[in-house]
Amino acid sequence: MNSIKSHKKTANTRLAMINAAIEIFGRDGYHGANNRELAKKAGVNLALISYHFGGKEGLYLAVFEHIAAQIKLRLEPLTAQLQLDLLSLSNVDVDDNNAKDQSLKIIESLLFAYIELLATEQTAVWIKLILAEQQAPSPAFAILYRGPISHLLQLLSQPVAFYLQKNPDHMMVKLTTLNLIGQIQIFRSFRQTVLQHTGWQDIKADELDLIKQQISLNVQALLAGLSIAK
Amino acid sequence: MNSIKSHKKTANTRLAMINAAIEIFGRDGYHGANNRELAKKAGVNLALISYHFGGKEGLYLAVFEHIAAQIKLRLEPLTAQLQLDLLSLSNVDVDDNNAKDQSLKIIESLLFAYIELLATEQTAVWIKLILAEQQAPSPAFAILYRGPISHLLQLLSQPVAFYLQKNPDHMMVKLTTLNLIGQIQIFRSFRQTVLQHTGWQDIKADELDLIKQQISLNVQALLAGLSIAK
DNA sequence: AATTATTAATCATTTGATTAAATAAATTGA
DNA sequence: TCAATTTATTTAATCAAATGATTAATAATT
Repeated sequence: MNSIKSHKKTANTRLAMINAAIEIFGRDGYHGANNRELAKKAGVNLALISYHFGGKEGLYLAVFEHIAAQIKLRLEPLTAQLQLDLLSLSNVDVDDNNAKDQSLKIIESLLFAYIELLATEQTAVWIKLILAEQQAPSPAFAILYRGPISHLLQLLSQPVAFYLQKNPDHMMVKLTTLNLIGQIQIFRSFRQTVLQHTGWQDIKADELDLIKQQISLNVQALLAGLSIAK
Repeated sequence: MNSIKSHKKTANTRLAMINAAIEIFGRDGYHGANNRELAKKAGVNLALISYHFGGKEGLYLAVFEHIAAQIKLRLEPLTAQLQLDLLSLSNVDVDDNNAKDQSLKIIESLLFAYIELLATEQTAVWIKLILAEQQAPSPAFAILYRGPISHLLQLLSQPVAFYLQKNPDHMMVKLTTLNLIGQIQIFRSFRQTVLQHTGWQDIKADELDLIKQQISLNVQALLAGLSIAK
């Protein structure tokens, strides 16, 4: 597999296989998926799974490499901008109310981006794969964590730390960052419960607006309260 | 299966199989588990899976019946008490600060109970099974939802609604309730990420105390902020 | 011509389920 | 009470289908 020399069409074949694999691994899980259905959906021969990826497991890992790269690509423009915003923040007096407002805006931007990421039809399958790895980590988890996950956490920790006037390494900052993500993540990880409890049929544009609205209120209330509390 | 007449040992055998199944389904997922290992772990013959439960799927459903019953049993004392507290709340003036404090206490009690539920070694496996159902609901999900899940949501909605001076059916109440649960649920559903981000080795007593402490602060800050905002 | 990619056919295991026989427990009748 | 009988439970052996992987032949690309 992964030979140095390759034909022109090879990349296409591999991509077709990875896309099929995302769909089927996402739907059925690693064990529930089988190579024949995988190959059929990709429109290629069964033996190509072993030929290109060394087997089912290799294909599974390739899927996570692909997803990590895609998420990075998708978040890059936003995170580049926010890095700049954060830089300008660090030179500002912490008691400046304007600066607090700005850090709040950065937090909101990141959380809204995460909401969008959770919601898109395409990424919905990614999140399923990621959730599976969170419960039973395989070597694929490292690919994810060293990629987009730690990136998002690091980025979000900074404005939270600034707002709470603490070091990003402070446990309170870390926990609060996780709590913020949790408020959103619940809509994917407890998807079925959310649908039942709200009476929604699906989580589409209208529902996302409601969620964003609520999250916006929550973030302001939570951080304002926390920064007063201690 | 499930014959009307049964011998004395039958209940023990079934329970041994269910307990083994919880462990193995939780670890490997429905598809990843296989009947031979299941039977071996339970210390019974392979054919008993079909005999007692009609097959692998029947055993899987029986697992969820068992879990739902266990969670109910475990939360019953607390919820009975809180129902009473809620009843006394409903007769009180909403502007009474004491009443607000009390509703906050009820919320905290429920969330702390949920944290404990997430944390126990035994229940950890249950949550894994529940999470799997959230992603790809099978008939087992209905067993869960009609049982402990909707119960917890209904119960938690009431003090939240009281505090926010809204109807429990109001979407803001529903979303806030879910957000509160999400803040906690993240510690299980993103378990591996939490461990990496915090540097924890495991989530045990010490870590649970930190989480509770933070959640306590969050709930106060969040609800106070929200009830002022609107 | 040589290398790389793809295919059809096949192999060896695994797996869920079934069957028929054996064992254990409950029930019956004296 | 206690053997005889019925019923329920458990076991070992086996089946048929599914599955991941491999092989040898063919096609495409360089």
